[in-house]
Amino acid sequence: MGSAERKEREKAELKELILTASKKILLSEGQEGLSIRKIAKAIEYSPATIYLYYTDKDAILHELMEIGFEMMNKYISGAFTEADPIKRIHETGHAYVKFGLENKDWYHLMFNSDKPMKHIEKCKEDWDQGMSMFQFLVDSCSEALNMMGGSKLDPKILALQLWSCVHGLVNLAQTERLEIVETDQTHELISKTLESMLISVFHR
Amino acid sequence: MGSAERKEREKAELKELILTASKKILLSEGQEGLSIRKIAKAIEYSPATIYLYYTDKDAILHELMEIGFEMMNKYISGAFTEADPIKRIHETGHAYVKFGLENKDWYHLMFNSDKPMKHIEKCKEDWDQGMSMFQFLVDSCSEALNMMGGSKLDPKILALQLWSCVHGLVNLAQTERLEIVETDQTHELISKTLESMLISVFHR
DNA sequence: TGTTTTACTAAACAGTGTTTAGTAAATTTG
DNA sequence: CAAATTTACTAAACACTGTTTAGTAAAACA
Repeated sequence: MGSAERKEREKAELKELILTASKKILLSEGQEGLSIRKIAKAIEYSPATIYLYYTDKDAILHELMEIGFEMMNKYISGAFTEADPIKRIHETGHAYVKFGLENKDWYHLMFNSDKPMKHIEKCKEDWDQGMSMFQFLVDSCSEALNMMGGSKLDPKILALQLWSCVHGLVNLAQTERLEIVETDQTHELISKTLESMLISVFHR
Repeated sequence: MGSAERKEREKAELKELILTASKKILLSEGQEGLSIRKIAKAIEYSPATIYLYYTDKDAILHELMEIGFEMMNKYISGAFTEADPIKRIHETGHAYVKFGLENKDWYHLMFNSDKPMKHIEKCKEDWDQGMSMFQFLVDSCSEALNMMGGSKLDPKILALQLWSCVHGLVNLAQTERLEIVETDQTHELISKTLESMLISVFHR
């Protein structure tokens, strides 16, 4: 009778084992190196077994994406407590970029790949971590606009403007496009551009 | 004697044939659907033959990238003649985004993929079309800053700020991330954000 | 003990990029 | 013109990829 619960626990354990193995491979070999067969070898099961625990490779990537959002939260959470909305946006932006540069493969999973997105018909429900992060930015923008007074700017559009900029910067850096702007100056370029962006929006 | 030239011409013709076939497949089936075997079938040669004309698949992708830049030029060239630098930047931005949205696979090849980049050790020499496009933006920014007078902003940084924003927007749109900001409003969001960006930088 | 369910896997399918060895035809040479 | 050589090409294989199917042991239940 009680064995049913044990079974379920074991099943959850193997599912977790698959995930931690995937995580390890993603870290050591990147998204390109993450294959079902490699995961299978790492956990010492056959490739087919993985399909008894995850419907797809995409399903695994989707779980990794969620882990990625938790990782990102650790970078950004420091900004949550900042009272001044503009300073808060500053901190968030820098943390966002830092995360993107230090966790290329995770960033890709979260913001570039449409693979784990294909896994999302429900879209909004399943990208809720990303959505609430964006909402946090919208709220901060709203606060900042109120503070600056009398602005007819849409906080949503402003948030999207900021997001696009940092997203673009991270992508350009990751694909080495910033090298053509100025060689070996990626970090410098990013912080300067981010600063320029925030000044042109908030005038300080 | 003269047959040597004919031979060379035929060799160039087949090389061109491979490229046009690749182009067709990229258009109809996207980057995912573009495989060596499919190209071979399209031109009615064996897969191995392709490697007598291109060292790599990456080499083909690189050629397609260059075609992409020529396509993009047609979108942007309209802005070249605009005398007012700010208006010119406006037009360029809109054309850039339009190209990105209408030519997803090409855009990806040009600005996201590091595959044809791997093919570039010389980097700067081989991405020269992209580089001169960026230089055009830098020059326009420089002009605009001079016109506005007494700005201590770096035109290079300003250009990068604008590029990041449009690049980010195109990517977010292509990966359906804008759907989470507002459903079925992608185009509207983009033009509003682009406009907001330009206003916050040039105050009009 | 016998039956049923569960957990797992070997092997295959349909792809991918790429390399190697071998062949048939065109060209050059004696 | 015939023989030797070069050129142009390909079949087949290698090492991968994600995924499915059919079949097998072992565990659980009756």
